[in-house]
Amino acid sequence: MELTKNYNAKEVETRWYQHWLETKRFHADPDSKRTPYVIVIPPPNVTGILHMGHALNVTLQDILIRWRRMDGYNALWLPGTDHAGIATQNVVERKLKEENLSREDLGREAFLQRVWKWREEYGGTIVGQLKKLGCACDWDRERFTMDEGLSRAVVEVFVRLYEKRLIYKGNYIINWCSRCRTALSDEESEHRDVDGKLYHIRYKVKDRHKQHYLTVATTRPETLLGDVAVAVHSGDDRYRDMVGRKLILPVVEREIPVIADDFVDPEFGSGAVKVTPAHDPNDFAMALRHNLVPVNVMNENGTMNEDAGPYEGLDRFECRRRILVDLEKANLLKQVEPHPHAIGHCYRCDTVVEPRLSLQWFVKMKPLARPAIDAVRDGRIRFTPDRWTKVYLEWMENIRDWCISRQIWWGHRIPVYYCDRCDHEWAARQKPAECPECGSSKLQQDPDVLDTWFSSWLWPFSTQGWPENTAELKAFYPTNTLVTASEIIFFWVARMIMSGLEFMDDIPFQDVLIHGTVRDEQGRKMSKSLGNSIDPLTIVDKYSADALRFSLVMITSTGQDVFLSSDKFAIGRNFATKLWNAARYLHMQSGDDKPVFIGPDDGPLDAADDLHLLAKLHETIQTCHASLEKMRFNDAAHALYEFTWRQFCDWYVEYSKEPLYGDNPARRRRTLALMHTVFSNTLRLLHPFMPFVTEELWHVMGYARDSDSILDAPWPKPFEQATLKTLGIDAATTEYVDNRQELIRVGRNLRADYEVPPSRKIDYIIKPVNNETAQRLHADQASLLTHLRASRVRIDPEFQPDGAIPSGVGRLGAIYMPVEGVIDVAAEVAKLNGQLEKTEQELGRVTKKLANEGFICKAPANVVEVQKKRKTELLETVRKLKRLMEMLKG
RNA sequence: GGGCGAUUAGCUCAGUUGGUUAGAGCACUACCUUGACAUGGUAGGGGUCGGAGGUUCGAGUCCUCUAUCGCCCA
Repeated sequence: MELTKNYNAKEVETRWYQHWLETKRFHADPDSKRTPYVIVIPPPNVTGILHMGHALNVTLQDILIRWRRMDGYNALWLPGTDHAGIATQNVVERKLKEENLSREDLGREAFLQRVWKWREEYGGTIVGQLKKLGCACDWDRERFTMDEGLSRAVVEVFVRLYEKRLIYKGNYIINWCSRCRTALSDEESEHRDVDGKLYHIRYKVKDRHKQHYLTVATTRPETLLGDVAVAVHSGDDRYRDMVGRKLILPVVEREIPVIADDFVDPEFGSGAVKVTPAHDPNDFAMALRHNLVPVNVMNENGTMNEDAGPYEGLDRFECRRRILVDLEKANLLKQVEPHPHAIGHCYRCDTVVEPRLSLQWFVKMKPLARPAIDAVRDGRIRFTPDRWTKVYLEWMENIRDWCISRQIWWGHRIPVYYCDRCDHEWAARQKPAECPECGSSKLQQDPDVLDTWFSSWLWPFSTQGWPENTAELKAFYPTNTLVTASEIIFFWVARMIMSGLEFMDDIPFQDVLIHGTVRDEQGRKMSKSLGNSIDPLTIVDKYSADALRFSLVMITSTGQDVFLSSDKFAIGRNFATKLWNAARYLHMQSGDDKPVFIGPDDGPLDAADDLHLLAKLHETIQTCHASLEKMRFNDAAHALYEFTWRQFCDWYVEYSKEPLYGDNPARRRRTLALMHTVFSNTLRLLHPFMPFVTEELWHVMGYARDSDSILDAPWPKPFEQATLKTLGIDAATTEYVDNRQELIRVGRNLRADYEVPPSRKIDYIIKPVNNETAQRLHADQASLLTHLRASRVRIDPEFQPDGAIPSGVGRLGAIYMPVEGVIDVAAEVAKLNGQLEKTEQELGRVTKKLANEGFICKAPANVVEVQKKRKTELLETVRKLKRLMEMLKG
């Protein structure tokens, strides 16, 4: 078998994912003896389609899962979707509208059937898209928040909290979306700055003979129709004599009192504020303090109601325009000034949220928050990056009650029942047949449904069969890591911690990884309305899923937002190509022979390049593992990229051409074994990042012995100290090869300077710094020949040029390139002089440092040692450069 | 108003507890189709780390102030 010239990602990715599914590769057995490692997916919205945020989110989770699985854990990644009450209902209602139908036309039951049908048809979209990215989810355990099991958990939780009196019903100001016609929680109202205006309106003072007015400032003039008072600060001298007087409300001419309340900020506007308790939370609180009766002037759909008098029936914004005209006519509009301020928008439909007095269900959060605060404070739960801890604690310590009722139909219906006969109200796990108080069978269930997050907050255990005490819960709860974006810390993460502690009596997860938001090149959030999103599937199509994943990880540092443009994906694609071609080369060399590997028994190895490569592999394994432990994915990816491309391909593959094309069978065998050893390790390390190409190559290269997946291959471990010793890997050899690479660069540089084409083989002469180096270089002649593309490399400690020869200096010595023809002595001298200047500058710095007593005394010994060594090297380099220049000048 | 983050090469970003000559990718320049790879190779140019002050033997890294941009909360 031969590797195709081009890697066919599409075919490979489809084939392998299919195979993984068929062989149930991602399934986790609760009875396994291995240590569990569990992640629950942040359930994507069932109406959603995959965007780059998801792609980043699931890539990180997949890396963790595949890594842990290879490292011997019983890894479970539990997938699923949420029912997205408002969003899904919106989608289905929009469809109905095309048929000129409303949900009311259909009725509750029929409407819900339509939603379920829609879900069957389109709800799997995002799941299919996750599969395209290669997600190693345990699909047998896929859950949906409206599943029977999860619904039972929701009802159970509601009833428990209701019975503990942690759920209550009350009239409060909530966020109302007049388009979705439902209440929203505080978190679902997104504050955004708008260019609003501050309107200064005159309210006439009653019982004054002269025209006398009190001016109030407001951003929402239409709400004055619902004013029940005007408030001033009790210490405000300007208004002291006004308190207790009556004002005439403009336009509707209703009488309202002036009250004193220290909530009022005398500095803001005129210092007098209108009090509209049915339409503002602060005003509502004030009304409670002063026993004022709220007046609600709006309908559910955002139009004005009968209490709005002449404005009844108008949309709220139209009403605002009309009332401003009328105020102007009556000369009551004193001033209008620009006033940028933040106002709430519905997170599902972006409609301006209206604060509205309404009867809703709430969860009392303070008692639930306390243990959840402790769990983070005492480190049982850790946030990465750590700074989110503070954000979390801040929010939790000032937590407000959670409005959980929604006036929609799609969702978990509130399990509260009312008796028509005796008005008894109770919560029940099963739909009751009769009233427990009076026995009547005339019962009504509360019409509202629960906030979708009221099911999501149970996700880590409801997905595993809770409230039953299942084997899964025993094995897989608490979970290990939660990977999510900062946007839903309040929505979801905090609430899961609270519910876990309340209902499972244990934290839901140990680590919370908060990754950045994916933005466009200008730093804007990607959104459909801006049209700036990059569709991950388009990228998969064009660059491959592996490329998408690897590129995302390469450019995303822990917790930082990532600015994305589609050309970035070339990083991953090019890297995958490089890997493929390295494999092609290796495969071309060893054919279909069973690959042979290097073991400790093969040591000590004598080729410096072999030892060097193994040392670099050893380092890379260490870095990769440590970085993943710290969830620094980009560090791991960078280390692997650097190792694969620079160390393996650029240096070792080039080096290997001599032994592999040469005629020493023993050397050839050993070189192949070394390459297979390194390459098979590399594929394993890369697998969590690029699952498809690594799986394919694992098989093509013949590394898959008694398993059908690289996932069964053990995660590479750094070499033991003893192994390093047996193989002969030591720091001196590694440093020597690093320095030899430097010398080779100097030599190649000479070639470039004199425009000697790469195809032309030439001679070099190296004058090593000492005997030991001379011996090493002698032993490495072959390597030098290959890398320098030279016909001959003379190692001569005594070399004295008898004329001007292009030359350069490295740590190992001087290198000369004798070429026929005239050399440009002046240019040569200038070049060496440049290097000399730089070296002397550096030498000056080092010398100064070493002359500094403070440095010698206070800096750690090893740091001083490094500087001393450096000084010796620099002195040597300066000496050599000077000699070369003297010789050139003759 | 409070909090957080960012500011490093033309662009996008790394730089973990302060310690060699501040790195990468892209872009750029020159040369090269050589028996893995032009989605490539070799060599090269380019930054003193937003600004000011301070701590320290030593600061991109710590502290203070400040500017600009972004996010979250009120």
